[in-house]
Amino acid sequence: MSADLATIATRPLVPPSQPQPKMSGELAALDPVGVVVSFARETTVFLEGDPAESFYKVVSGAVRSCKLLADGRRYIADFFLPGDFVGLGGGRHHFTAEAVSDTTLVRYARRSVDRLIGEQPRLGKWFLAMLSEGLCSAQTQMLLLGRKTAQEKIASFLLAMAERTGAGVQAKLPMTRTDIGDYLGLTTETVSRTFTQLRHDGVIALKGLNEVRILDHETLVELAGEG
Amino acid sequence: MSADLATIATRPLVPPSQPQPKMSGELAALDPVGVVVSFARETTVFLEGDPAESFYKVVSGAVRSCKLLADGRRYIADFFLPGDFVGLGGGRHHFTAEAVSDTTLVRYARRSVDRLIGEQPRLGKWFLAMLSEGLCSAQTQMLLLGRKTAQEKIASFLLAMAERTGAGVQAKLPMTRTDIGDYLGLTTETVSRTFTQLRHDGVIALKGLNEVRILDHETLVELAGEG
DNA sequence: CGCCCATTTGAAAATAATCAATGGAAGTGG
DNA sequence: CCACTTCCATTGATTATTTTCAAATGGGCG
Repeated sequence: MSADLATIATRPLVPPSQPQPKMSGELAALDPVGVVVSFARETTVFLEGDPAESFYKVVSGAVRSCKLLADGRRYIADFFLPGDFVGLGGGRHHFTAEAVSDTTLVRYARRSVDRLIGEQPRLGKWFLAMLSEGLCSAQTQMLLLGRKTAQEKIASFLLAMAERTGAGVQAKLPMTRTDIGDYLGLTTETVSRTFTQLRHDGVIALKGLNEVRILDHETLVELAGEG
Repeated sequence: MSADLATIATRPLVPPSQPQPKMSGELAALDPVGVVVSFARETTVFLEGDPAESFYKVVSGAVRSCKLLADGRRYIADFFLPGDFVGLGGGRHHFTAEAVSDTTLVRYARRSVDRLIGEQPRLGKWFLAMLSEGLCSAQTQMLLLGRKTAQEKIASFLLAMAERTGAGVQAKLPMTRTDIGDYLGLTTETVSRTFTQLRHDGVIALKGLNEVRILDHETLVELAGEG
């Protein structure tokens, strides 16, 4: 039963355009141990410090991973969209994962997967590749956080989201402005102001609150400042 | 020949106090494929984009990994001290690695190690653990970059360096103030000013430019703001 | 229709960056 | 051995970006 659902679940209706390690063969092996689970908006998938007994693949919706400081300041390490994996990495979870919107996930029990890795070395390599990719994007994000201006951060974010959710020309933003701020190391107000400015400059257009059309891709790339 | 040197090299004179995955058995298997190499201060170990044909272990000295923006702004993703591994992660290197001071490393050819992983599954797990740990510290650093004040950044940095280089009571700083700034997302001036302030407050004392004694550990932990 | 919540906008304040100059230690060469 | 050079760190004054505090707008939903 769960096997059937999981098999369906690993072929998301919205294919991720984010570059990923090729996963055809290796991932098929994961299907039989996956279980579909659902989380309502703003609920917790797992907590920082929990033993990492499972990891998850996003089927629909979105998940954020976050860390808190003592006084409540929050940092969002990443957003996970359909096709992305959350909670890889062993031992204990080193961040809290929460559903940004109503979300469906496939849960994989680590114990079962560890056994599979023993049988299929390629699956182990796939894990290495996934972690390696995560490390790479973490470092790109650190460069952004440490050295980019507010405008450069927003431009980079919009370009990345457009790449992941809208074929590069349109970005869906399932998260709030506060979430975006916590992801980019800015306040809600600064996020909002920067959006407004880009809109006035004719670089982007808002379609409602949660969708952005990129009108001038070239300028946005320049503003992102990566050279 | 190279095997002997590598065997010596993997038992650094200064043992790292940084928490690491237990490495006794797995790492012994690496020794025979390691070659000792040296780099002068401020020279390049490998460049961002280079095919990742090797990774390295620091024997003595220090290495920094960095990324650049188009206009020259720099971000240092990490410092690597004796006992640390640089350049794990497959495909291509996603950052440039440079020697902070005169440095001795052990180079491991990835091809040889891939073969070893095939024979010894535990080595594969060790790789996963190392990458997972790297991801965890990257996320901690992102929280610091995105949400901490200059003083909190410096306090956190000094505590971490003291843990790694001086049993928690004393921190050796082989890098320049500019390096520290590029690591914490600050300017040289702000780093210097914050050091001065902590010194005036009696929290730390400088022994020369490259060594810091922690006088009031408790206060420094509070200033680091992790709760 | 009206409430609620997120977003937007505005004004003031603060943190850190920038610009500029001085100080000091290490290393070089006479 | 000393003077000179160079590089790095420190200090000061000013500027600017972003945050903070506060209020208003607006969209979605019951």
